[in-house]
Amino acid sequence: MFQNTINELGELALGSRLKRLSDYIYREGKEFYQLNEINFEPRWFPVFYLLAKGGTLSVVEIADRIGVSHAAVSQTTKELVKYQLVVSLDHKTDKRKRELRLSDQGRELLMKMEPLWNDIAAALNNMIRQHTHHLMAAIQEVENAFDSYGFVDRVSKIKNERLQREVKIIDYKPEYDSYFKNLNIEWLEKYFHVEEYDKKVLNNPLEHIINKGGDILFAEFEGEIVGTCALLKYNDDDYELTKMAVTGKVQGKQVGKKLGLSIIERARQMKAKKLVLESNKILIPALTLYERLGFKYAYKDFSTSAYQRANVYMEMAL
Amino acid sequence: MFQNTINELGELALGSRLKRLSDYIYREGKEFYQLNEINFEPRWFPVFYLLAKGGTLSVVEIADRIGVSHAAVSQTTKELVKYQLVVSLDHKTDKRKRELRLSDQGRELLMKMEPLWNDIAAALNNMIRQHTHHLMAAIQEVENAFDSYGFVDRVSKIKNERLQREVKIIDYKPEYDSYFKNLNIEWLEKYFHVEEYDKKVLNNPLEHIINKGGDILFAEFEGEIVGTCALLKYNDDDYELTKMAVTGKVQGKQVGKKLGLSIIERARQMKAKKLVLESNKILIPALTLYERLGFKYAYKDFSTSAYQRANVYMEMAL
DNA sequence: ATAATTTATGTAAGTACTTACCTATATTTA
DNA sequence: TAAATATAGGTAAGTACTTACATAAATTAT
Repeated sequence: MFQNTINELGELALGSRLKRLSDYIYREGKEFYQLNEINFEPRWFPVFYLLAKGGTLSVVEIADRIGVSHAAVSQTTKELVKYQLVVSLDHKTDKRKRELRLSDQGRELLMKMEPLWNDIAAALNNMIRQHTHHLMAAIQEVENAFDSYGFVDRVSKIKNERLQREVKIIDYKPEYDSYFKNLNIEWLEKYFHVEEYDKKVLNNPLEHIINKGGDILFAEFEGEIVGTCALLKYNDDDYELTKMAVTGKVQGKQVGKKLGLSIIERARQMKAKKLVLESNKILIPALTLYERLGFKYAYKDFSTSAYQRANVYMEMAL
Repeated sequence: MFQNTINELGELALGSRLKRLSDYIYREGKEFYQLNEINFEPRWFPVFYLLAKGGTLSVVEIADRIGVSHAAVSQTTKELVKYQLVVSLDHKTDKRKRELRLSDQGRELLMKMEPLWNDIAAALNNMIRQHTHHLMAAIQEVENAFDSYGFVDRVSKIKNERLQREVKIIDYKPEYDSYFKNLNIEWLEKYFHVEEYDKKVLNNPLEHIINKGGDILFAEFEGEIVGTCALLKYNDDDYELTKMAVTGKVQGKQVGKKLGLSIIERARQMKAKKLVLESNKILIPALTLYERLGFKYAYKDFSTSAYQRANVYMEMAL
C-alpha cells in the first residue's frame, strides 16, 4: 500500500504523502466505527470531542480551537445537528452567534465511543512509541517551525541564497569598462600578447562596440564581475562574437557557457543572421565550448584578419 | 495557525492533523509556484516527476508507483494533457493502454522547475534535520507499520485485549449455581453466618428465584465468575435486590456497580415498579453503593424480615 | 473456440477540507 | 448618531483524493 517510488521523492512529495496517510486513517477509522456498529464519521471527531469536553461553544470558537476554517465547522455542525447528536441554540444576547452543545443522544453516543477512542489512542501510541522517530512529536515540531517561519518564506530564502551563489548575466554599463579591459588582458597576456587592435577596443568599448551597434555582456558572481563577452556588428546580418574572457578564479560554474548562450540570444534579438568568431588552435577548451554553442568550423583567409593570433574561424547561422 | 487544542487530542486527531499539514503544504507550494511565475499545480507533481524521470509510463504504472488510485492518475493526466505538458499516445499492441510522456513544453517547464524543486527539498530538509524527531523517517516507519499490520487490526486487537480485562455481566445458567452459592457463603461467613433461609435459596436458586419470576446475573472477569446478584419477585410491581456478592479477589473493577446497574436495568425490563433491599449498618461500602445506584433509606418493621441480620431497609422507584 | 476472468482506463459521485463571497449583527470611530 | 469596520455564520464552488461502477480489450480456463 505505502511501498512505492513516491517515498524516494523524499521531502518533495511530503504533501502527497501526508494526504495519503491521512486518507488511510480516515478510511480505517470509519471502518472501525462501522465494525463496532457506531454511526459516527471520523471527520466529526474534532468538533464532537471539543463539545464533549468543552460544554457550549460557538462555530468560530470551535474553528479556532481545532485550527480549521469556520466554514468547515459550519458544515460539520450542520450534519451533527441533522443526526441529532448536537443541539444548536441561539445566543441569548448576540443574535449572530449560535450555542452548540451535545444533545442527550450525543452524550449517549459519547459513552459508547469513549472506550473505543481509548483503544484507538492506545493502538496508535503503542505503534508510534516503538519507533525511533516519534511521528506525533515530529508533526508538532514541523507545525511549530511553520508557525514561526512559513513554508514559502523558508523556500524563498533558500532560493535567494542559491541565486546569490549563481552566475548572473548583466548588461553593459560604462562603469564596467575596466573589467572588460582587465579580464581580456588577463588571458591575452597568458597565451599571446595584447595587439594594437585589442588595445584600441579594450580602452574604449563604448566607441568601438556599443556605438557601432554591438553589445557587451558581463557575468556576475557573488557581486563580482567574473567574465565578459562582446558582439561586434559587421552589418545588419553579420556579427562577430569577440572578447570573451572569464577570470581563472571561477571554475566549473559554466560562466563561459552562460555568457555564450546569452550573447547568442542577444544576437537573435538584434535580428542577426550570422555569427562568426576567430580563435586559435591552442585554445582547446574555448573551441570545445564554441562547438557546443553551435558554431561550425569554416575556411577563412587570415591575411585579412584583424588579429595576428587568429588561425581558426567559426560561424553559425541564427 | 497550528497552535490550538487539536494538538492536545494527540493520536486521536492524527488524521485531521496530517490533513491540515498536507493542505498547508499544497497551498504554500501553489503560492511558491505562482511567485515564480510557473503554471504548475502541486497535485501534478508526483505524476509529472515520474514521467520526467521514468520516460514513458501507463496510467496504472504511475498509480502503482505513487500509491494512489488509477482514477486519480487518470484525472491528473487529463489535466496535464489539457495543459499540453504531457502527450498521450495509444500503445502499439495493447489497445487498452496509453503511453504517457512529457511533451516538449513539459520538458521546458521541467528545466525551469528543477532548481525550484531543489530549493523546496533543501528548505524542508533543512527544517526537518534540525529537529529531534525526523518527520520523514517517522512517516516512513508508520507507513511500514501499517503495511505489515493495518490500523483496524491494531485497534481491534487493543479493544479485544481490553474486553478480556473487563468485567462482563452474563445471564443465569444452572451450571453457575455453585458460584451463586459459594460467592454468597464467602461473604456471609465473613460478617454474619449462613441462615436457614439463605441455605434454602442458595441450594436451589432455580426453584426459589428463577421459577418464581425473578432473575440472577453473574459477573465474569478473565473467564471466571467473580460476582452475582439476584432479583426476587414479590409481585408484578415489587422486586427485591438480594444475594449480591463479589469475591474479594477483584478490587477496583466496579464489579458491584456493574452488577447493580445491570440488575436495575433487568428489573425495568421486567416492568417492575419498585425495587427494595435489606442490609446491615456495618456494611458501609455496600450501603454507599446502594445509595449511588439510587436507593433511598426507608422504614421497615424488621420483625417481619426473612433475615435475622437485616437492620437497614432501602427502596427505589423505577 | 467459447466462456470466464483479469487488466486498463474512464466517469460520476462522495469526502474533508479550502477560498471566495454573501448577509446579518455588533462594535468602534469620527 | 451615522458611517466605517469587525465579527459570526452561511453557501457555492474548488481541490485532491477516494469508491463504485462502467466499458473495452487481453488473457486464461475449459
